[in-house]
Amino acid sequence: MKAKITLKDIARELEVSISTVSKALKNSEEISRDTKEKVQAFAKLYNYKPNNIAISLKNKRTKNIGVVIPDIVHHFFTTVIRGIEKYANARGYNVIVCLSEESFDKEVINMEMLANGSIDGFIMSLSSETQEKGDYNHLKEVTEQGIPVVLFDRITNEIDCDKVIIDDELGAYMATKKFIEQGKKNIALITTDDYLSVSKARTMGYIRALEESDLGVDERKVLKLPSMEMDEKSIKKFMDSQELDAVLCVNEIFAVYSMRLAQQKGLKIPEDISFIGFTDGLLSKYANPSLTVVSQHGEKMGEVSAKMLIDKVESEEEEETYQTKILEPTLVIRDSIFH
Amino acid sequence: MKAKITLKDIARELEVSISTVSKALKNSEEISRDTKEKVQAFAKLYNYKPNNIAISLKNKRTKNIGVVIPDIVHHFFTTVIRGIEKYANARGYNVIVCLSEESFDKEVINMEMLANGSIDGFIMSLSSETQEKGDYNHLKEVTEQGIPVVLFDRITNEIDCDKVIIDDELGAYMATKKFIEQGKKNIALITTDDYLSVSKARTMGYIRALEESDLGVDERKVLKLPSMEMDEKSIKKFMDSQELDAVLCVNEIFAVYSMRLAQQKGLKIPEDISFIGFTDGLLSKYANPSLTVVSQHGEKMGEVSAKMLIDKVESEEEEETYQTKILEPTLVIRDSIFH
DNA sequence: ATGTATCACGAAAACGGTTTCGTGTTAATA
DNA sequence: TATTAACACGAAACCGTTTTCGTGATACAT
Repeated sequence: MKAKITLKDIARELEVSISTVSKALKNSEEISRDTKEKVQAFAKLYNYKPNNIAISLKNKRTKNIGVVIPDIVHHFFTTVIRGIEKYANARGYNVIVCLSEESFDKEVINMEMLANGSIDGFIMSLSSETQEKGDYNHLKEVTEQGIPVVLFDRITNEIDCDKVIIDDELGAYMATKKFIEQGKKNIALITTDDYLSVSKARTMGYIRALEESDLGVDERKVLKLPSMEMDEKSIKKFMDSQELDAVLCVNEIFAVYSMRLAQQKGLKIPEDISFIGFTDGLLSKYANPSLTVVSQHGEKMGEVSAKMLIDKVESEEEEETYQTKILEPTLVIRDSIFH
Repeated sequence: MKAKITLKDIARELEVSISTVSKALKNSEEISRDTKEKVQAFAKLYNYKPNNIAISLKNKRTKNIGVVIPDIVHHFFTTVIRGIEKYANARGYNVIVCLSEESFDKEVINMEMLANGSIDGFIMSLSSETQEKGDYNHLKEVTEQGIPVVLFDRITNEIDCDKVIIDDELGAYMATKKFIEQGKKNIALITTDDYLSVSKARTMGYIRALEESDLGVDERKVLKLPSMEMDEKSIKKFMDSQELDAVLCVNEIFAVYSMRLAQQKGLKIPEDISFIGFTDGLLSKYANPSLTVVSQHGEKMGEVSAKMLIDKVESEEEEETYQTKILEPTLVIRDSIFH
């Protein structure tokens, strides 16, 4: 086991000072060609690599970014992480992932763990419990300390920071309008309670599209589940209780599950009933029939978030100007609606 | 913006030494009750939290663990990360996630980035390119430096370290045997080239089950794709070229896709043809029909890996004994085979 | 009064780097 | 020959902790 070599080791071995070694490795003008070559050769031979922790302590920069998200098993968050990771890595940053599991307490603990020097900034999406409580003091604390934060997807207006979202209202509007154009009359929405910022926006888009048409909104056609968790019973009950010819779902799982319920009733998709979901995951692609979705461009979102965060981290200025980037959703047409 | 407060700040403010503050906050016996109370009150008031980086430098422990995996969008890896994160978090560790994207070079770069003090140990699954090349020098370097490594799922015997796998051979054996028991005669296998350790083991299990029966192995019934990437054309060609009544797939995507192909040909599942896949993801659960799978227990795998790693990191002893934990796969029966 | 514990605290080194500033040596200039 | 500038390097501070060791003050026993 050959332990890591330090500047001190090189200095001792070569009988020069630590400062000389440090400068020589940085190709400083101050050091003679001779010494530099000697030091560099020695360093290469023993595979010297500077200790990241020491550098972090000195620079007060860790080159780590903290990502706090509710869940990682959901396809959307996974793609966001991938976007963040790719971009951050390209700029020399590492990504520390923490899961809040939709819990307020875990979110707070995770942030506190990271906020004490472990990271240069946060990228996060709020847990449902946090959005439900409306308590954002942990975010305030962090931003007040001067740690940059980028909020994506599940955001709040109570915190001044950079934000990245897709236009959820528009996405739902587009989807609903599509149904209407295709002659659907009884268009349902399966979503969650309004405390989730995204669900609220999507519900608004759905309502706007219906109000613009002759159809109007029928409250019985809207199912609001308490959370993003699967709730087979409620969906089944909802689907059985009325005649529908189109269903917009706030995620792909709800959509695929309700498609199956429709199929079990002998309905044909998309002739008798059409479906659109949110999130362009594997499920949508390989469902039978394949599911038309509003794509949230998770990877792009991650990339944009990471760029905003790192730019802020590396900017010298203390300007406190924050922006909200709104990405355009796109409809990915598949076999669950008419082409 | 109130910046973080340090020991030095407290010491200056209270006109004591830094050492006194440090000890007082740790409730040291050395410090008088009076002073301790004063210091602790002040620290609480100004929300003092020790700087993680400084502590890491001192202790030579970061409380970070590095996870290097080929991909994060695959459900299996996602669940493993979740298992790691949950366990690690409970023991006060953070998880730094790096994606190799199946690339050898990225794997090497990621490991080098982290190996210079950023983490206390690695948990990783090899990229396909690495397994194909058979070049494990980056792993050797790391282990020689005394950094603990736990390899999971995609492992190699060339490196001495702790390992966690499921018994892939057994999983494939169980699945194939199930087909045989249900009277299937023409059992196909859709897998990848043998350089992937898991694929090789699964192929062996498939072969063993067939050889134990009267059926025997027919090489034309085995499709070896170059990678885990979806290759619709090859699968379609394979499925069209022969009469099959059962298909075992090395992942759930291949399985769901080939199920669809069968359905398009008018075959009934499971009567005419049955399917079993590996990986118990959303896709399997919500496919139509739902897919029977060999569950790899990703979350458990992550948990076990994290436990092994952290135990090793925190153990004082220098004992160089490594173990390989083999988890039992289980068959999750769903509608793609007879119940 | 002297010696010795005990107490309460501070100085300083250490972790592994970076960086500023000072200094001895050499060479060029007046 | 004396002065000065350039060169090449080292000392030391610093980042924020922890921890060992030393020490002055008080209290106690002799």
